[in-house]
Amino acid sequence: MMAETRDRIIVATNELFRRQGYNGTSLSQISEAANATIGSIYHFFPGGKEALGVAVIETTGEMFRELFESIANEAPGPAEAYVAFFAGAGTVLAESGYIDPCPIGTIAREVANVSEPLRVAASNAFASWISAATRHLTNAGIPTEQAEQLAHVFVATVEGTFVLSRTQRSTAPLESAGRCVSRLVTLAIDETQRTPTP
Amino acid sequence: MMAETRDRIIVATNELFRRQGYNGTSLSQISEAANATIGSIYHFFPGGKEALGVAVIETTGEMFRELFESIANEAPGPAEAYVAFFAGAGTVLAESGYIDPCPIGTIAREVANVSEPLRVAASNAFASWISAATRHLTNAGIPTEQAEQLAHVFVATVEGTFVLSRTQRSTAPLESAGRCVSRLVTLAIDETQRTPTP
DNA sequence: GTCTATAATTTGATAGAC
DNA sequence: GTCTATCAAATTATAGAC
Repeated sequence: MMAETRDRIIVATNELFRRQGYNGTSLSQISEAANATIGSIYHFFPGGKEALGVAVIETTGEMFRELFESIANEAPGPAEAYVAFFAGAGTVLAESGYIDPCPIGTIAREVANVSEPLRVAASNAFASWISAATRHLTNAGIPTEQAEQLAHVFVATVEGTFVLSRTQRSTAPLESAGRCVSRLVTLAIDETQRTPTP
Repeated sequence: MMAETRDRIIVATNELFRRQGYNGTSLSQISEAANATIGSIYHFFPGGKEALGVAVIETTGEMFRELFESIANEAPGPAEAYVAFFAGAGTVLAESGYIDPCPIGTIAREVANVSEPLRVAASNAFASWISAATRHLTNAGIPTEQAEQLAHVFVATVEGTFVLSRTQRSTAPLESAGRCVSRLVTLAIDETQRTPTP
């Protein structure tokens, strides 16, 4: 069965934004890729391109948060989760021909000083990832403040390795990042166990 | 004395790209901001917007590499260099009203699958930063392979924290990154000293 | 909900006088 | 080297029939 029009529009837009960015993608391209007329796009997104961008950011943000949580649940230990996450990203990146795995960071950099609705949507998406990672790390026994720090670095490193790996057409940065973030988590857990809460 | 026209064009374009991205910036805007006619732009950059983008990436890439090297030279120790670098970036970011400190990552994400000249220019810029950081870390005694890994993570974290800090309008991610990268460097040096080369 | 037609503007780029 | 004028094409967005 054919997907609902609204979903087709969001999926097609997501992929085009990942390939060409926000300003590099036109509504006519979206219309063609989604097999929906421009009239349909404005029917579902009366706010036009900007509202469509917000919807893409929100759905992608949720998707990545769920992906992280599912990987974290399946990993044998807290530190291993991060190796697995970056390894998975590397596979996806290479298989897709080095298309950006995530449209959020690209849109954010393009419009953070131009469109407040898009900036806020991106900020909320990042915040939800940071919360999920912080929760994961505090559950592993790491004190809140340090867990938040590591969560920030994790999310930043994800976005950073996406640019770097994609630009250099190499998964090496992703693998390095997996190892390093994992090492930081292990270190934090070790420290916690050596100095238990009074 | 008024700066040379070519320089004015590059400087103005750099700032516009940092604020609005590559595709979000038009030649007419550049013309106005640089106080140069469109004819002048095409006189200095016969390759048009794409050639101008390559020039912006190359000059910015060099500038950041020199900045890193100067901070690394002045820092009291290898690990401190990274804290200082991220702290400096935080100050610049906040003072500029959270304009992107670096146009390279934004352009790269927008066009990595669309313009090969721009992708290659960005890749070269990142590679020069990675080389500089690797040199810095091997000089501190860290084995080459591990130094390269850390250099990858450093550059990725720089680009990643730029997106995150800018989107969230907070310097917290930059500070966390400075501490974490610094910790990784300290750890690597300690390990090296515990297990000296045979 | 979907379609076609179109408005109003802007885009990157070129030509040729000065 | 710089200027004005201009090109063809594409852009977001809207209107109104179906």
